[in-house]
Amino acid sequence: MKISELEKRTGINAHTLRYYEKSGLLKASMRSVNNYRIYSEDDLITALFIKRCKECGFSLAQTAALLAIKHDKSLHVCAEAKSITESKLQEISQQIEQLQQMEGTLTELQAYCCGGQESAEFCTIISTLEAGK
Amino acid sequence: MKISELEKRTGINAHTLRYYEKSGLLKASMRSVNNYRIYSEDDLITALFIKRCKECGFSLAQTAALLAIKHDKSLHVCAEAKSITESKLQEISQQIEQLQQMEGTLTELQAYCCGGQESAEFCTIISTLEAGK
DNA sequence: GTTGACCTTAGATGTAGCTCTAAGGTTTAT
DNA sequence: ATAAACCTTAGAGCTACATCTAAGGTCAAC
Ligand SMILES: [Zn+2]
Ligand SMILES: [Zn+2]
Ligand SMILES: [Zn+2]
Ligand SMILES: [Zn+2]
Repeated sequence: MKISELEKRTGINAHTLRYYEKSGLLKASMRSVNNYRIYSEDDLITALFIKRCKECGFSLAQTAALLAIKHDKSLHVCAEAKSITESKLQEISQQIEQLQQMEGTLTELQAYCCGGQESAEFCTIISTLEAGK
Repeated sequence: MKISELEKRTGINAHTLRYYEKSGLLKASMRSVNNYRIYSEDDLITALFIKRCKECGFSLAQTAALLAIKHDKSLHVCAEAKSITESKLQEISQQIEQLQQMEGTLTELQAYCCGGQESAEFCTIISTLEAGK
């Protein structure tokens, strides 16, 4: 299939697919006589693999590492795959923690603000940001 | 105080302080005869306000809006401040939700992976990413 | 009187992951 | 035959927020 069909079947933008090729993630397995990229069914599977990696939050570098394992499973061990997912999990839980902290601060910040049309002179949002803690 | 002292007292990099000035967030209230930036105590308060906004996750544009309210409270109303915090809160809870989804997927992904030195041929992490759902 | 710490500016660079443009060649349908 | 829809490349642009560089001016201490 040509690039636009792969785009349709994966939902990945053709520009992005070319970018993935340049990044070493997904190379079309053939070229037509006109130099068009021709993707195989295996390429489609790889593209979907990449998409799922993205949905899990993996960076392109991590995705590349996972792809390398996928492409040559016998040369790799479980520990490699698990260390990638574990570091990602750790990163994610850190981010969640940070966001929850922000959420708490913000909720507190606006808890006593009326949110109405009255002057902001006594707005707790502003005064709390001013005062700090 | 000069820029390096403000840097010390706020923990905000001097480059960043200049950047904030260029972005319209924080202008030194004076210049010395040598054209050095001279910051007042009020400027210090503003810098700390900016820092707290950053800790809450506000973008520079949102921070600028909050600063405008702070600087002229009587011209603004609570509704303005609250709409900023509310949109930020919504954004944050969306991000948290997304991250928790990833966290769940990743946890499931690696639940059955031994993580050991055996071949990745039957690694559930890789096979789950391949299979999708 | 020179070394080193400080200050200025404009503008370049970095991050990550795309997204788009320009300029041109090819294919398909009417 | 010609228009629309596809394809190619190299490289620019985008976001958000800094961070750094180059080239130069100023200041205080020993
Ligand atoms: Zn109010
Ligand atoms: Zn209020
Ligand atoms: Zn295993
Ligand atoms: Zn495994």
